[in-house]
Amino acid sequence: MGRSPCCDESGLKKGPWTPEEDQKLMKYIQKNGHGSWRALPKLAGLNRCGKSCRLRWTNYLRPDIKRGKFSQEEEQTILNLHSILGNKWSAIAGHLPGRTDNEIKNFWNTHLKKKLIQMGFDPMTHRPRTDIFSSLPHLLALVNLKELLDHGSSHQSCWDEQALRLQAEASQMARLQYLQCLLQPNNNSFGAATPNNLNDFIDMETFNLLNSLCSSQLDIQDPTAQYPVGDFQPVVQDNSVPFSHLPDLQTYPTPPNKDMVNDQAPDQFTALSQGENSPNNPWNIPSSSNTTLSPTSVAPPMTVTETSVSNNLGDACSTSSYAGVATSAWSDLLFEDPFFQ
DNA sequence: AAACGCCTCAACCGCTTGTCT
DNA sequence: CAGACAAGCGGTTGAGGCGTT
Repeated sequence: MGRSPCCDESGLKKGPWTPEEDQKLMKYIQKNGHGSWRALPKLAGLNRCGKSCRLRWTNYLRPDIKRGKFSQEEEQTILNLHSILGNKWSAIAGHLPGRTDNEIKNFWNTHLKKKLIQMGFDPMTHRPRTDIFSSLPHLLALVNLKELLDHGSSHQSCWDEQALRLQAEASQMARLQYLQCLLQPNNNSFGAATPNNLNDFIDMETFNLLNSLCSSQLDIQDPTAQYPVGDFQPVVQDNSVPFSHLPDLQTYPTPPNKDMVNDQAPDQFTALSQGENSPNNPWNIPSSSNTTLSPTSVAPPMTVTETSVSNNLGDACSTSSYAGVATSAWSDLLFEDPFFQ
């Protein structure tokens, strides 16, 4: 495959666009369409390469571009889609009308990625990190605690608050680690939903997504749940969602997987094309006519039942509702947890 | 007020993919 | 089938804005 000549041909302007250049480009495209990007600069009277013109148009001048801050719903959609698609910015942008891939990529790199890291999640896998750096926030909290102790009893209320926070975090960390252990592909205690013995039904990507979703769910705390790790007790926060209020697992189909083929899992992809709030689209992923899901492999809808999930998660998730909590779990983690504001 | 550091995001770079000859 | 070209895509860069010292 040959490579297109780069824009570094001598004489062509680079760098920020001037309002005059913008005007020229807009007028030309509105009148003639962009046609061949390579030919466009000459025809439009611009001393730029075609690539630069295309980028300026698609990322900035296009009339349907939405400007301003990302809404909470958009953030949530990006997180959900990123857990499925990874760094496929254009595919993600296809589900966010008016947003460009570049904008989403920047937003991810400057905001969402940092948030996940801060929370101890691997931004690429959306799973809790197990390396030493993931413990850093907690180590820092311990340092703060020691400082408080050093300051003596005049900071008693502050100390109490800090201790409660640490207890809550420790409890959550323990449960995260426990569930992650259960979800390890080689751990048979989660027999019903590992790729090893479900590989006829579910591919690795779907497994990772489920893993991510299940980890997320841990922040929604069930006051009645019994946790198997030590003496840690769940600390119910004001923003916790009672499990009884969550939808039943059976009402939710398999999370959408980019490798699924329409005719193998029609409901999921009908849902994507129907858009948010569709009864078939519980993940609330906005629709797009631009994004195509590549039919490279086939993964029929997974048949994880409430029973199989609750049996295998055992006490860690003592009630039902598994996949359906994905979006609410993320929003709780990212937008309501005072630790990460 | 100046210097500094951090953050954001528009723009670029280079690779990949798709299409045409 | 191979090569050339066009367009798309994701990673990276750097100018400018902003807050802090």
